[in-house]
Parts: sequence; C-alpha cells; structure tokens
Amino acid sequence: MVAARAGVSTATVSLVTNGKTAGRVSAENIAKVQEAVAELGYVVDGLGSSLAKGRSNIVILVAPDVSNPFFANVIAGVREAIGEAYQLLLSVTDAGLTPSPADVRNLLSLRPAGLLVDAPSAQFLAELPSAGPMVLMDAAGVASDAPSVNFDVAQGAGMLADHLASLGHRTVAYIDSVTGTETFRVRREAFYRGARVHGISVAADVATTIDMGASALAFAQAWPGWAAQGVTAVVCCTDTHAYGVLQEARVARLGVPQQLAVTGFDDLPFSQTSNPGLTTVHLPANELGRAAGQQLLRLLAGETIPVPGLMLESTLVVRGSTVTAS
Amino acid sequence: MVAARAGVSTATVSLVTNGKTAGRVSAENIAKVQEAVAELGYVVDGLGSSLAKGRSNIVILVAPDVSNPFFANVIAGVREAIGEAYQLLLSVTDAGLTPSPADVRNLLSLRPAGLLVDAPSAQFLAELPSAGPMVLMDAAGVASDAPSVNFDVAQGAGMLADHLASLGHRTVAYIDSVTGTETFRVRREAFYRGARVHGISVAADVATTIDMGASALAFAQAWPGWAAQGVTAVVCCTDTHAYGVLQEARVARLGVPQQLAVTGFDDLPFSQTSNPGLTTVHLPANELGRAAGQQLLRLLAGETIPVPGLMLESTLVVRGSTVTAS
DNA sequence: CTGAAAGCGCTTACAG
DNA sequence: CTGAAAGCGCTTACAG
Repeated sequence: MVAARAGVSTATVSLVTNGKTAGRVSAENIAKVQEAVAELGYVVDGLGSSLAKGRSNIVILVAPDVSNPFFANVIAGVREAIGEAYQLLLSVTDAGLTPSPADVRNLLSLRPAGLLVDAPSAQFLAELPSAGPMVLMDAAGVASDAPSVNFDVAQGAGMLADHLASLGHRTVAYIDSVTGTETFRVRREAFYRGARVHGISVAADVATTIDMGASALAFAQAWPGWAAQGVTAVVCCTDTHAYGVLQEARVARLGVPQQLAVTGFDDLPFSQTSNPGLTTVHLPANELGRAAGQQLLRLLAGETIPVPGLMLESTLVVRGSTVTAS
Repeated sequence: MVAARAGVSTATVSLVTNGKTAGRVSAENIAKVQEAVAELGYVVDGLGSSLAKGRSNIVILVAPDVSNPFFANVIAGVREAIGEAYQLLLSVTDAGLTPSPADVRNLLSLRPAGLLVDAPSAQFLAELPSAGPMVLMDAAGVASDAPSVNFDVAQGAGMLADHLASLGHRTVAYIDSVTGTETFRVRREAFYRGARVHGISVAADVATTIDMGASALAFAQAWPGWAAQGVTAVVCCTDTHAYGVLQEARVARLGVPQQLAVTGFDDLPFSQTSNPGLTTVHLPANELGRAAGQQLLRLLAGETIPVPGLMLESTLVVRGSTVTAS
C-alpha cells in the first residue's frame, strides 16, 4: 500500500480512507494520510477492498430487456438514487428473456452489494439462490417477500377500459408479449376485467416479442379475421407493440382512430410524436428506478423497509390514436 | 476452497476450473474435480480470482447518455459481441455529460479487463489515465491511437445536404447538441460543408440537450426569427431533437414538410412512426456495439487490430418530414 | 491512538 | 503430474 509512505501503517491509512477514524486516529495522522492520498492520486483498489470486506460495491441490475427504450429511463432513475457509492452493473439478455440460473450464479460470484431485479418471472425468482439485499421492480403479481416497487397497472388498465367503453367500442383485440413476465399478465387481466365490466368483448389475443416489426407482422396477419369479427380497437401491452400496429395500419390505409383505435402501455416519449399520438397507460419509468434504488440503499444501510410493496400510480394519457384531434 | 474435497489440492482445482490442464493434470483428477464442482454447485469467486490474476472479467462501457434510446441498441450489440466471458458494467452520467476523471479512477479500481468508450470528448480522452485495452466508439474526429469504430457521418450528412438541395431549400437552420462530444461537431461540419457545396445557407445554429422538450422550446423561441430569414428546413443533430421540433411545429400549426422540412440523425425505431415519418441519417447502432465488442475481444486476446479505425456506413432515409407522402 | 499480523478466495511459479 | 507456499491489495480484530 503505497500511501503507507505517509509515515503511518497501512492499517491507519485504511481507517482514514474508510472514514472510520472516530476516536481511533489522531487528527495529525488523518491530515498526513489525506495529504499523501492527494499527492499520490491514490484510490482504494476495489478488488482488494471487496475481497477483504466480503462484498463489493457493485449493484447488479437484472433486466429482461434493455433495448426497450422504456428501460433507459428506469436505469437513469436507479443511477440517480444509488449515486456515487455504488457501481451499477447491468445484466441483460436478449429479447425479453430472463437470465438463466447459471448467469445469476456468475453474477453473484462478484459478490454484489445488492440486487435490483426488474420484471422477473415467478420461475426466475424461485430459482434465484438466496442472494442478500434485493429489491424487485415492476414485479406486480409475483409472490416474494423481497421489497418491491410496482406500477399500479390495474388502475391504468381500468381507466383504459373505461375510455374505450365511453367511445362506444364493443369488440376489441389484445396484443400481448411473449415473455412470461408477470407484469404483462397483470396488464392483460386487469384490462380484461375492466372490459367485462363494460360489456366489451375481447375477440382475440395474440402475443409477440417487444418489437415493432414482430407486432406489425402479427397485426397484418390477424387483421382480416379481426375485422370480420367487428374489432374496432387494438389494445397493446406496450407502446412498442402499438407502434407496429400504427405502422401497419398506415400501410393498410386504415384510418386511426376512425376505423381502428390503438392503445399502448408505457407512454414512451415517442408516443407524443407518433402518427397519430398514442393513447396509452403512462407508467413512470424514472420514478420506478429511483424508488427501487432508494429502497435498496436503505436495505444496504441495514434499515428495514417500512412499506414492502410500494405502488406507483399509473394514469391514462389520451391522444389521437383513440380520439380525433380537436 | 471447498472443492478441494475432491481429494486433490486447491492448485489442481484451480487449474481445472481455468481450463489450464493441458499436460498438467491427469485425466482422472480432471474428472474427479469436475464431478465435485458439479455436486457442490461450485462457482469460482470472481473477487478472489480477479485479485490473484490482477484483473477482473468486467468490461466497462463508458457512455455519456444511456437514456438516449439509440444507445440501447449499442448496448445490445456490445453484449452480443462480448458474450458470456465478460460482465458488462455500465458507467453512465446524466444528460450527456462525460464522467469526471475521478469517476473513471473509481471505475479503474475495479481493474476492468477492458474499456469501451462511447462518444468521448477530446478532453475526456486527454484526462484518461492510460488504461489497458480500450476501444473507442463513435469517436469520429477525436485524436487517439486506440482502436475505434466510427460512423461515417460525413457521408450521410453530405447525402442529407444533397437531398435538401434537390428539394429546393436555400436557407436552413441547424439544431445542435450542447455536449462537447466530437461526433456532433463532425455531423455539423459535414453538413455545413455539404450545404456550402449546394449554395444552401445555414441561417442559424442553436444547441440544446438531447431532449425533446428542450429542443421543442428552443425551436419555439427561435422560429419567428428563422421564419423572417426565410428558413424552410431545420436540420437536427439527433432524431430526439427532431421529435421536439415536430411536436412544436404541430402546436404552431406549421405544415411539415410543406412549410417546414425537418431532419435528424440516428434513425431511431420511432422515426418510422412519427408524425410525419422522419427523414434522417441512419446510423447502425447495433453494429457499432457489436464491432467495438469484437475489437475489444481481440485486444484482450492479445491480438493486434488490423484496421484501427473501422468505419460503419451511414445512409440517408427519406420519409415524410421532407417529402410529401405519395 | 497505533502497528503487526491474519485472512478474504483465488492463481501461479516452484520444487518435487 | 502434483501439492505446499507465496502473494494479489485490502480490512479488521487484536495486543500494545
């Protein structure tokens, strides 16, 4: 340890750099060490430190799909919350798949300070080796005793059903995601429930990956059948799916919203500028990341979380894809 | 080391788990160790391993702005390339700012196997402590002898100028980014060059953060002046900026493209469904990540990179924001 | 208040 | 082919 050249022992240096000087190091030595650290540009080696402490200062964020733009805001929120003290490690897999238990084992061998798990499937959680501090994000409907931050998607889905009913829609189709993620199950079930209340029938139900192209294709194939059944609105489980439908509707010269109403979930920034603007259930991505990061920080500080299941409000944003612009 | 219970020494186990058995461990012992590893579910501790080896298996991706959806595709590309062998650590700062030297020091203390630096400023690179294997991404115009993967933005910017000239535009405005990132300088200069060739004058030049709202506001304030100068097209340095202009144009009841043409750079997925579709310079984000990841992998394998400055083609995608849809 | 020593879990010359 | 030993850079009881 180079900074021992300040004329003190490595132990003293370690105490100072860790801020554990309270009544253990003389003011004089603290100053000496700080000076030496500054001069040498010394920075504590993360590896050695972590090994000695038994855990690293890395927070791992496990997520099914970073390439979803929605997720970028979640990441930003997490970063805001955890700040400088921890490094954010992103564990991502392709196309909405959850990491395998083997992946997680490898991750865990880095001895993360904590885990943030976004949109986990029930199976993933069941297979997860008990892993120290952990906060779940967007895990509505998943049984777990880990603290979690969720969207109240049911609320938004209900408002969406109300909205469509008030516009007179009687028969709609639903485009779901193929991932086994619980949040999509909750979105679907909550919407079905709301639809039933209003006597709206859901004629059909297809699922694709979270990808505009896949969704557009699925819609193109299904539309003739749906039209025959009298479908007047397509409810998509994400905005990305909805963009695909909008695109295909334009190709097919279908008037939106006159001939077909389209809705999404997420409220990505682009839903404001899409053609037409997309009516969607707004989910506060940034707040999700921020709240989960804060929860984890508390957990790491040894606090117990007062409200284990934090709920973030969802709201319906009405735009041109369901109502004609004024 | 628990698996030593296979009846051999820790050294032998280490040899086996690292695949360095060639002519050094008997087949019998290899089998014994593998069996024990499987039974105990043992996985090499990343911390201890890294400390002994002197470097970790973490690849750090330093980027100015993850919340740019463009970047999600870059990340996906990097992941595809580096695969299972390395963990991807994301170092991000807010709103297009580059990490400080102190941030980087902290990162480096994790002893990353390699560094991937996206869209660095010249200053950032100058301050970067010499840091082992490193690949630059989207660093056009930055002097460095590190291998790099860049977009040929000049090509696309030239095509954009050609396109606007062919449509008869004589006076345009340019919306730039406030970040000191070199790529934006290159985009701007290449477009200015192309404009000059065609006798197009760039009447004005404003800069905002990469944010729809900021861009919309800047446009709203500047438009009266620009209109007075005869501006008929706004060229934006990112699609995100362009979305802001599109939104504000709609608010102001400006017909796009009749009264005002709008263009971007990036070709985000949403540029297909925006209102109208956005004419933009397509930059292959996924390929950027993939190519950079592959370069780094070679570097880590001790190979020398044959082509230090890999160039990825950019192309112009023409949509409804510059030409009336057929 | 301070320093010598043990130990975190692994890897790698080294001697056999 | 194999194992005992040193060492990676730090932290933390422990004895003074």
